[in-house]
Amino acid sequence: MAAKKACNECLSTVKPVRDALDVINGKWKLPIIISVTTGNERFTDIQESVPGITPKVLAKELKDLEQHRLIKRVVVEDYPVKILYKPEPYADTLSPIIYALKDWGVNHRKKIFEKE
Amino acid sequence: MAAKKACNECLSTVKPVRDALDVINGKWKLPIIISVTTGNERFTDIQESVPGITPKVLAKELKDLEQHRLIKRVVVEDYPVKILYKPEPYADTLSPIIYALKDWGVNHRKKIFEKE
DNA sequence: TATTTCACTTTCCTTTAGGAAAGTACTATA
DNA sequence: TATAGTACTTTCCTAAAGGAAAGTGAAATA
Repeated sequence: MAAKKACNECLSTVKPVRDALDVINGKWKLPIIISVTTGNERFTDIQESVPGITPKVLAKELKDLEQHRLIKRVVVEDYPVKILYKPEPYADTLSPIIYALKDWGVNHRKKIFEKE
Repeated sequence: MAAKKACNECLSTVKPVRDALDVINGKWKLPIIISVTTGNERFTDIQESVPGITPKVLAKELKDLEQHRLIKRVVVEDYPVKILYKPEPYADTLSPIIYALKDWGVNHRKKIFEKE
């Protein structure tokens, strides 16, 4: 029954991890959230702050993040109209994930450069 | 200069997060690592513990994880030959990420079911 | 009047991920 | 001898991700 015990223990972690990955999966979602939560509000600013992203991809990812209630698109009725992207409070709940990934990434890069 | 300040602050997080994502990106890598670190060692056991994975995908992901020194493939010269997958010590460094994702996933599921 | 900025969209294309189903080579067991 | 298990591989396919380049429409600025 060792296998079954491992299997249950494993599933209780695998399932929620997959739920999380379904939301933040991909190359761009977390970088965009980081950009927006550090104060970038305008489309062009976000685009410039996330190296390599194209406007097509950014537009699509912003829509996804809006649907998941992680950011909101705010239309400011000035002349000219301004569009701002703001983090929703729910985006803050991602910070443990972001910082865990950041720390690991910093260390990983060190490890790679040491070895080679 | 507010934009530039935000941009630098943002980049110092975005870059390492992307380094981390380059390693653990995708639907399957973390679930497989979870399975192996909770004690599943055999190909078939891992396959059964990760719902929905096909042997083709598992074989490919195991190779990737071996290359990144997160698991190792051990050939036991019995009759018949056994193949075991074991976590490398480096896999343990992923646990803050895994637990952050797990916690968030658990909460996210709660949130979804409350609302709907 | 011409150019620039903003926030995208559109088109076209390549790459990667992923899945279904069957097959394989070996060994063990009934 | 027949069946089952192990650890995959192979083939064929679809869908999603991603990228390059150009375009758009409105308004602001030179």
